[in-house]
Amino acid sequence: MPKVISVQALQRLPLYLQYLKTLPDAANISARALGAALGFGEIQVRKDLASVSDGGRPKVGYVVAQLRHDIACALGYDNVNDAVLVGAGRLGRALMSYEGFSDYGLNIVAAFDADPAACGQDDSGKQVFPLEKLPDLCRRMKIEIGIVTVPARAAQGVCELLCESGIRAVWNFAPAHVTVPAGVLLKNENMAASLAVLSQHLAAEDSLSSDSEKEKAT
Amino acid sequence: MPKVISVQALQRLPLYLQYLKTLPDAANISARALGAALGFGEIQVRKDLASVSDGGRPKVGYVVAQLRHDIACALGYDNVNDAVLVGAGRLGRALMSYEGFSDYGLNIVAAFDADPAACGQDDSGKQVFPLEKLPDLCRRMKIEIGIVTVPARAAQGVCELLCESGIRAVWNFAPAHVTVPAGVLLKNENMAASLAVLSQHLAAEDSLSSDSEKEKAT
DNA sequence: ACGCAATCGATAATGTTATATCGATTTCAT
DNA sequence: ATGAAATCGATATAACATTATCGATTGCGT
Repeated sequence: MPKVISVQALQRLPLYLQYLKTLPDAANISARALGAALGFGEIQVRKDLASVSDGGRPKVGYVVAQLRHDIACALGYDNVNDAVLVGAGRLGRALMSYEGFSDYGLNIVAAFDADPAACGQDDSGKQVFPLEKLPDLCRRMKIEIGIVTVPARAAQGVCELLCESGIRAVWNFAPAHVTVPAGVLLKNENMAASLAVLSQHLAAEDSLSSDSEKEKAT
Repeated sequence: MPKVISVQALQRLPLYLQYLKTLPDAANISARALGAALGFGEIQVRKDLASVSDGGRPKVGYVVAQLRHDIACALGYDNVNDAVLVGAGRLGRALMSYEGFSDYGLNIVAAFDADPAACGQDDSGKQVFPLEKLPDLCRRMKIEIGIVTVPARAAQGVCELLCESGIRAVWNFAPAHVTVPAGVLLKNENMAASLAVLSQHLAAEDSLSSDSEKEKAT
């Protein structure tokens, strides 16, 4: 049953999972209740869940434990993905020391930086290596994910280096547009885009007196 | 001409702006060229630009300087938005010291943390205050944006505190689902959702031999 | 001048995502 | 047992976003 999961649904699944983790294993939950907790419609919830799970029971709902398992599997959280991080600046180090990634099957095995002064052992206990060592390490360890937290001007070069080193997915935090070869997935963590939504909301609200606003989330 | 800007378009606008900044003021650019640089179709570019600018000229394209101005205005980058940040952990401090926000009209005026040990002056030069001082400062300075970088369990409480203090937009980095009153915009910076896309891509590619992959970006 | 090529804008067609409707199934109370 | 309430899943409709088509405008070379 490898059903199609729409891109939008895919991004909601982690939210369901997050919420389900706060519930006891043995519990059941209805699509309505789940939706209410997260601010989604119940039909949407059913559709999303239908694409990863083989269904709930009428009058009872879904089994929490089962659902958690199904979502985690669909998202690939069950098999750990090793990753490297490039750019041991503030953001890079913040990500390196973030414990929560292991919940999502992500394991940052090492970091790299062009600046020798940034190399050595990080507070998090992880090693920061000179950039030159990246290709070799990636190939030897068969790393598939590269996290980019370098300044904008260095981003494209780093991406290319990663791709040449066998990376298959790039998670780009640099405020720059980068291109990757076909076959490599590029996910921009686009703070500017998020800010745009915030900023525009405030600007718009200033002009017109918006009457009914619903809870809006992403 | 306050035209409607679709949510999707809104999130692409910062990318255009980012790219336009690398171009000389006096230059012109066609929708085709702009699209090619960012990986979008030319028609989409025209539509996006049409919603913020009053048009380019045939055979010439758009005037770079004008376009930058129009996009910045549409996004509200022209009038600085003051913000406070709650949670001076690693991620919080990384954001505090990120210089680039000023390009987007965002100015983090102060940070707050429940832990007294975290208070005082940060490396970035900004002050970290005890959480109790938040409501007063927000009200006095008429702060409209709250950035939440606290652990998941504290997120909801902090959101409520912010909303009670007159905040009108919450930018939530905590890996937790939070709710806000109607009228307040909530934007979740959802790393788990991004990771889901990455992770699923890798898992999917492992099973089926995906033939033609196009560049995919967000 | 004149025609050609580039480019835009508007409208139409397509695709994707969200919501609504409805019948079927299961539990629980009587 | 039997009926009522809750809940699911499937199908249909509607909203939204992207891509295609086409005619109109402008600048440039001849």
